[in-house]
Amino acid sequence: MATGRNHRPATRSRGIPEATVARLPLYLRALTALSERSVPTVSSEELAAAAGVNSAKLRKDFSYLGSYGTRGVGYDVEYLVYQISRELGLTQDWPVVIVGIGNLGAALANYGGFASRGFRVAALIDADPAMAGKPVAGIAVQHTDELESIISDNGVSIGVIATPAGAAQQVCERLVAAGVTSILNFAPTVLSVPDGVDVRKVDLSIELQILAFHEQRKAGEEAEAAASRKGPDGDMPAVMPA
Amino acid sequence: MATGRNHRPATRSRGIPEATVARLPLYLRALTALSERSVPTVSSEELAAAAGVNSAKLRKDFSYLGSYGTRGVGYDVEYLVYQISRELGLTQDWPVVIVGIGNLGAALANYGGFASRGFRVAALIDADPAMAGKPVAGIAVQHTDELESIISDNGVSIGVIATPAGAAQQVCERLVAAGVTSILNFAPTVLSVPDGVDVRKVDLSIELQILAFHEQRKAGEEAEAAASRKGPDGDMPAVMPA
DNA sequence: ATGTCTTTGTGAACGCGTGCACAAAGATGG
DNA sequence: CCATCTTTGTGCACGCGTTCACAAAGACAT
Ligand SMILES: NC(=O)c1ccc[n+]([C@@H]2O[C@H](COP(=O)([O-])OP(=O)(O)OC[C@H]3O[C@@H](n4cnc5c(N)ncnc54)[C@H](O)[C@@H]3O)[C@@H](O)[C@H]2O)c1
Ligand SMILES: NC(=O)c1ccc[n+]([C@@H]2O[C@H](COP(=O)([O-])OP(=O)(O)OC[C@H]3O[C@@H](n4cnc5c(N)ncnc54)[C@H](O)[C@@H]3O)[C@@H](O)[C@H]2O)c1
Repeated sequence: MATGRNHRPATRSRGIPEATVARLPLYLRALTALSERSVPTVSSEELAAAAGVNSAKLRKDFSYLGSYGTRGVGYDVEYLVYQISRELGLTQDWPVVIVGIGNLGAALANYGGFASRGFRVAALIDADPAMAGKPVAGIAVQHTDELESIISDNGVSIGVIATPAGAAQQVCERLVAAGVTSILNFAPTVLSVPDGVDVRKVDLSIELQILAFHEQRKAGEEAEAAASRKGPDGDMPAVMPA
Repeated sequence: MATGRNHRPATRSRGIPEATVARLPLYLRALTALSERSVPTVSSEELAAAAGVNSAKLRKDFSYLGSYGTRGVGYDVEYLVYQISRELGLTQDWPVVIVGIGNLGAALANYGGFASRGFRVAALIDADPAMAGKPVAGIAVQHTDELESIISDNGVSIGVIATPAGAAQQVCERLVAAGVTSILNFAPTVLSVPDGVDVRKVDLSIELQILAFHEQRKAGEEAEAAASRKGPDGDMPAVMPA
């Protein structure tokens, strides 16, 4: 019963670093765009620019997958798309359930980016009896009672939680008990899951707070720079216990 | 015109590591919950469990803020809430604009977690003329034409982009030109921004692909373990160039 | 006042991720 | 076939983040 971990330092599969895995989707997106424009090959420099990373980092990332480039030329776009897709497990279909079809859950259900890669919305689940049967994004919402049978019937291993925070842990436990081993959590809670279950969280509020921190720092630096133009004070009294 | 960076290795303010900043909101949330239950003090061990992190890490994080604990007792909850809020810049009000009021933008506008901390939705902006004037979450949507005046009139420094990917870079540039210096991007694109502008991205598709990778790895390990029970083969042919 | 017990704050070691810089590989042209 | 030029793949060094382990600090009882 490990507490929900952010990263998995232990889980290092065949030597592909976690940081690299997190960038592969970025490369894949850039490569897909190139593929649609029928670009045959791309250099690490170009692709890195498109993905917004350092080219050395990109080459090192690809080196973990194998030697798929040609020196003096670059990488074959189509081939690389295939290799990365395979590595990420996108050559197969992943049925996904979304639990909690409110504002956010409905938006997620309507999101086209789901189906574009191998992810298929297998079911929408909500606890509200009034929602049951109502179609959202062309799929009828099902009641929470059926959660277990939906998961096992469809072989679902990835679940998305978009319920209120208070319900998230309980929903999580039901998902895991039913066989889900990967969870994407939008509720602002720390989820506790057993070993072997992966949790990733998306937390709007945290992102905003991080931005606010840097925003404040920027404003502070400006003010400090302005102040030091008259009297160089070094730094201000950092702590003033009440 | 630096390419949109994920992290800022250069931007180290008064020595608070970026990784620590990213965890402060987590601590703050746990502390707020304790505060609501009128718990006066909390030990690093308890708080760390609530936030889902290692207690040594938590203590080190707090040590960057100053020595706010009492040995043998723990941390004063209220005081710590205040200190972290202050450090994150949440003691002031941050007006935020959301651009692109579609499925996702509307869900964000309706999200209560915004106002709960110092974030206030100052305006909702959309390019669709049919949306203009329509109330979403009690706020009338305004047309993109007014973007610049809205930003400057309200002193907005944080913008949220929820437009389709194709429009994101252009919207981003308008936001930055109008004075926004922090952007939260939901569109699946790499944004290019000038130095001094922070970008954070939330990308559902990437999160799912990372989960899929680990999911596949789990399945592969199982299969491998089963296979090695009959014949120890080491590893399978990794690369097979077409 | 003194001793005991709890818990913080941090020094130090370690591992991961990043980016530089360059040798090797291969394409291309003569 | 050789020379040149481009671009990959990676050895290496460095810095950040994490974790352990423990001394010091303070509470609390006697
Ligand atoms: N809306 C956003 O933009 C946004 C952003 C970030 C995070 N979040 C978080 O996402 C979650 C959902 O947000 P929302 O705005 O969609 O809320 P919402 O209230 O609109 O929707 C919640 C839905 O979950 C359902 N539900 C409640 N308990 C359930 C249970 N036990 N099992 C199944 N379904 C259950 C409700 O019936 C409701 O339909 C919240 O935790 C919120 O904090 C939302
Ligand atoms: N819906 C989701 O769950 C989800 C999840 C992840 C990412 N995203 C991304 O978020 C973005 C929005 O998704 P959505 O489902 O809300 O799409 P949507 O089509 O429902 O909404 C997009 C809105 O943006 C507006 N818009 C278009 N161009 C604009 C411009 N130049 N300026 C201002 N507004 C403009 C449109 O009028 C529309 O209202 C997309 O990039 C999508 O890929 C959505």
